[in-house]
Amino acid sequence: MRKRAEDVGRTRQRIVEAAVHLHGTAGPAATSIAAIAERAGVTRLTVYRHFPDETALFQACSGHWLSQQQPPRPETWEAIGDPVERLTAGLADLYRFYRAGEQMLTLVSRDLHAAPDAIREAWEARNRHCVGVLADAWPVAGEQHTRRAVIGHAAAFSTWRSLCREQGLTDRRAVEVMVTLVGSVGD
Amino acid sequence: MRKRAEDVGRTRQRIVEAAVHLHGTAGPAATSIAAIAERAGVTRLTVYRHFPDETALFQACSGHWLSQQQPPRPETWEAIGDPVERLTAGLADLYRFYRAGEQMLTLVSRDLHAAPDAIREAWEARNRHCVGVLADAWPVAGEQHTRRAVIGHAAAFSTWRSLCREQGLTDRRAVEVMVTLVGSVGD
DNA sequence: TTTTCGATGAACGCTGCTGTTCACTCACCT
DNA sequence: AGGTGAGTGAACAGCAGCGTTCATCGAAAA
Repeated sequence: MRKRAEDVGRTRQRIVEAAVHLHGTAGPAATSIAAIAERAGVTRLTVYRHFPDETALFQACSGHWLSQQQPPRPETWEAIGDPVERLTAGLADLYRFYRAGEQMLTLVSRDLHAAPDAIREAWEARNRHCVGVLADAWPVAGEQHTRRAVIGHAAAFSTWRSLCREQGLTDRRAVEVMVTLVGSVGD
Repeated sequence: MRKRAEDVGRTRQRIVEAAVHLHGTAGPAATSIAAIAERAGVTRLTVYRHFPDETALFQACSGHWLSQQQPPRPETWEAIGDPVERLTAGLADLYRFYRAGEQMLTLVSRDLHAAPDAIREAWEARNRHCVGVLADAWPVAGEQHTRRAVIGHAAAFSTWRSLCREQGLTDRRAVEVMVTLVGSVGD
């Protein structure tokens, strides 16, 4: 039953790809099951069979989308001891990821309030982890709280969007600016 | 025909208040005419009569809401000559406004993509004006572009939200941080 | 060859929103 | 006293989405 399973997988794949495309163009909130089915060349019923609930579909989508991105690699940053260097490398990695996935990230973050809890939590956990790695390189001194807050701000997608999309900075410049900011906290 | 007009005005007012309340709790995108009418103790038809299209209603809402807020006063900032002082005063004024109107601003900005053009443009124009006033105090030197970008970022509602809501800074601290950031640009 | 099962297509009932019509009431204004 | 018109209540037609059921097709697996 090899080919059988492959066919099933292919159908499932087409559905996921259709959903990812719509999530990245109309936004998750405006993506109906009917639209996904139509784009996948499949019946609504088939979609329901593969993904009983919205959460399952959403998870499959983010998995598939991430698999064709180059997500940020906090593990890599950890190897860097110097806090400023680590921060620079981390923000550069994050901003590169943000820019490459801008459309999807914009729409998903915009509709995040309506997304299943599991998705929202995963998003936030990922963020927290990155911030943790970037913040832990700094010596425990003085303005710890403010520094962590500013690092959290610098690492946020909304910050990249504001600086590079709305204000027109390059990723490089935005990283410099944010690193300077963090460095100037607690003086 | 005095009392007659007053009655009409009162009905209109009740509708606007209902709409404002719903916009500030469920968000504009999730606010239906039916819900507004119900909350105003009025028929859907009456709502349609007072506000033929969504834009009219939306404008009345933002007018009414703003009238019971204390909006930022860029005119006041302009009197301050020193760029750092002006920026400090301006951001403090903005962040105070953002905090007081947090709920509404959060939901409206979240749903801004689905709002009538007139609304979105008014929002952006208001923003641009504030940024202009804050940026024009600085001498025309070196990193002009970056400085303006950073000021634009500092003045954005999303920035306040990130720093003070998500990262837990006080308004005061956030202002300090952002002023420091702008000051450190172009060194 | 027969069984199995993924996928189909068509239908159903439900919810909720939109915008519009009509006849009607009742309080205010003239 | 009578006209005006804001507001009512009920109904209509339309759209879009949801989730589910059923009989059926067709091709891979046994």
